[in-house]
Amino acid sequence: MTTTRGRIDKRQAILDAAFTVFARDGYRPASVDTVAATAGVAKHTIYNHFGDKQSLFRAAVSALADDALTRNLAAVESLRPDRDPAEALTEVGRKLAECYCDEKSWALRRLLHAELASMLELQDIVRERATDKVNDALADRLARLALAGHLRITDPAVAAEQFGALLTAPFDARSRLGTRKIPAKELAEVTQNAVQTFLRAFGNQ
Amino acid sequence: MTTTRGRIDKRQAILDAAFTVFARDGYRPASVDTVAATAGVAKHTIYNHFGDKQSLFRAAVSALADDALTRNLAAVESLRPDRDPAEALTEVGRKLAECYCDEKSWALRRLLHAELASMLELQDIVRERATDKVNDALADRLARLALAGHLRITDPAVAAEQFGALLTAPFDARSRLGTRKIPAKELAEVTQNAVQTFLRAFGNQ
DNA sequence: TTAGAACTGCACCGGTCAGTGCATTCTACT
DNA sequence: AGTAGAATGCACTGACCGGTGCAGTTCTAA
Repeated sequence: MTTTRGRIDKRQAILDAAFTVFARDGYRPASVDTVAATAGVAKHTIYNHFGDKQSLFRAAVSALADDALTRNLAAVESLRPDRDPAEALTEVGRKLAECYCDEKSWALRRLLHAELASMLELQDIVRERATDKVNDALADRLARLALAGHLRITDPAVAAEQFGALLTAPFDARSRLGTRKIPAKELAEVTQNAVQTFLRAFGNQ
Repeated sequence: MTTTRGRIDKRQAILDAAFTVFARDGYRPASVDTVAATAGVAKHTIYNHFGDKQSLFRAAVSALADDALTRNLAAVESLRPDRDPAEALTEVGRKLAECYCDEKSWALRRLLHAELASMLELQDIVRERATDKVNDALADRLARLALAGHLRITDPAVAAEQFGALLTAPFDARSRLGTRKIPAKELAEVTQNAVQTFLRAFGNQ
């Protein structure tokens, strides 16, 4: 059907394999040969598609970041301003926590951390394409909650930032940067604590 | 005087150079030759002192972590329970922020993030030797503030974790993992926001 | 002054890896 | 059937780097 069917399949297979291998071994130690073997593809094919190792890395990371963005946005946008704020925040907190603690999300953040020196633009790309958008979306929702009389918020952007902080920082600390998987019970506990503190600070009674 | 004077000097010079080079280039790309050149030392001397590249890395990171620990502890222990809580928290927040946003602190966290896969024990070492101790110390101080009637806290450990979260997570986001230096004004703003929210949640009136 | 330890400079080995060249095979479209 | 573009397999180069060996030098302690 599609004239480039085979090509696209290969391209996707390469991207998947690339992220897997880079995430497991790190950028430098990961060899293009390994990526090729994992993708079931000749090394030449990789160079045909992506030019060199760095471009391959960029493409793989960008793809994952886009993926993460859509999942995070979906989580935030499930926050309905007409519901009970405690319940609503707990649910969105739980969903965001799930996104944040996903295996691939950890890997993505690790890679960005590790390689930011060598590819500074990548930082900016991912941040403005994912992190900032999620924060903005969350700020919007919180503003609507405030407008509905459920929250006392002066600056929605700050509130969003802090809600995120109360969620993510404890996960960073407790999961040892993603190497220890957080048990469901602890995950719920952190989320609970975050929502509780957030509502004590910004709730309406 | 000291019989090993020259040795100790070399050792320290090597550790300093090692951290500098590792922080700049990353563990893998950094070559032992570069470290030797930066330290003004023969490559052999490095191998005499540290055995191999990995041990050198571990030693350099551990040294920095110890350093960071003492500075963080000093910041926390300046929190006096007899003062006005808003003022006291702002000051300790400012000091902690300064520690956290120090150039070397960013580099240390980057290296830990990047190399955690290859050296898992390092994670645990640094975390239990620094992060956890700082959190415990902060929890202690917050408990005393609560006891003095200045805070309404049920679990001091959670409160400490969340105070840290409100500080560090915004810095992570805003400084792009340490590549952009945060202007003093913004630094004060984040600290202010953190203290304000913390007190809205846990303050006594 | 002397013995011994630490340090230096240099050359070398072995291994890894990004990227290329080439001849061949496969696949899709006409 | 035929052709062009994509994919393959393989061999190869050029570079880098961790680690070692060795011969010579400097420093220190007695």
